[in-house]
Amino acid sequence: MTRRKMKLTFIVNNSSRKTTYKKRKRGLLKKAHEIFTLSEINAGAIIYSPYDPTPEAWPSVEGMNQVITTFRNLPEIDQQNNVVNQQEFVQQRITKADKLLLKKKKDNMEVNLTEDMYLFLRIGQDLNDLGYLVDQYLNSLNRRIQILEGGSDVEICESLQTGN
Amino acid sequence: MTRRKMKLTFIVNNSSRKTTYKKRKRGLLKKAHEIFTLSEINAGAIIYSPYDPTPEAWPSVEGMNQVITTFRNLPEIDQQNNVVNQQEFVQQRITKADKLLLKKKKDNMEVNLTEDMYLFLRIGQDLNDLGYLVDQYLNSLNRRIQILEGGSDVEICESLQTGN
DNA sequence: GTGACTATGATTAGCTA
DNA sequence: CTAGCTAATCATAGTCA
Repeated sequence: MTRRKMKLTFIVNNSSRKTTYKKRKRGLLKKAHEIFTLSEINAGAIIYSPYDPTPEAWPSVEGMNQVITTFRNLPEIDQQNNVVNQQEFVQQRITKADKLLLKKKKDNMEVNLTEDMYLFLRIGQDLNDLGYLVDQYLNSLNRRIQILEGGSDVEICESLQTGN
Repeated sequence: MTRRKMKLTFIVNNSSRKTTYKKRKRGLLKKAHEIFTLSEINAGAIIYSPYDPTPEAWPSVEGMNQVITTFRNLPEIDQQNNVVNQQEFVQQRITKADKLLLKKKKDNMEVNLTEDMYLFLRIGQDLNDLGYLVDQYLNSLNRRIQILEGGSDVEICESLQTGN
């Protein structure tokens, strides 16, 4: 004690490393919460550690639900252009998977929702990014199926349930 | 000064809010770097702020490439079970989109790579999550196309390029 | 706007129970 | 392991240049 001033290198001692990690994680998440409160940025953090069985994430469920709600309300703002239709498609697909997921792993809900958050954040932030291209790919698949079988796109959404 | 002890609420004043945000963001990223150095956790953070033209992210490109490399080497570790085949499929798909993306937006590479990082982290960490279900959905679409047209799955990957 | 300064509050390493 | 404690270091709000 009293002589702290530790060097900033990997802590070899296992128990020390875990203790330090847990203390500092607390501080880090607190800082993250503060900066979020003070300036209303849109942010997310996730920590995979060997000490926690589930990934630690910030923000927790409340902030995340806000992001999800915002995303889900997007299509209602502007129903006209193609970009919004893309969003609707993605939303529909994710909502579907989300329901199955929650049904499957009730005991691990917070983690899954947090992981979903990144998907929502990413899609909502910039439709010109990788996610957009993937969605275009999905749409191209859908179009091909529609052409091949001459059916409606309602069928496509249902295929998730029979997907495995 | 000297009487700090500010309240933890949204800072109304625009310039103050921006200054505080920038200062605290520095501190936050420093803390994140420290905890990462001390305990070698697997972590990522991303901040969307109205002040920065591009999202601020940690870790930066180096740490992220490490994660991506790790993920891309996964299929070589175990080629046998179905889970790995899922990974290969996802990897193939993402690599494809990634190339198109980098070709399209060279000036914004760091942001895109960071966004990709979360996708890799998420998929690599837990195949039983939402991403896995989405991939099953994709596979089900692929199977349907294969059944409908009796073709190979090579064609499917190419459809990304004609998707728009 | 940015950078430096500094008094003060906040964080935390090492310890104890 | 978990929860306090405290001394020491660190982060930063307000300020000035």
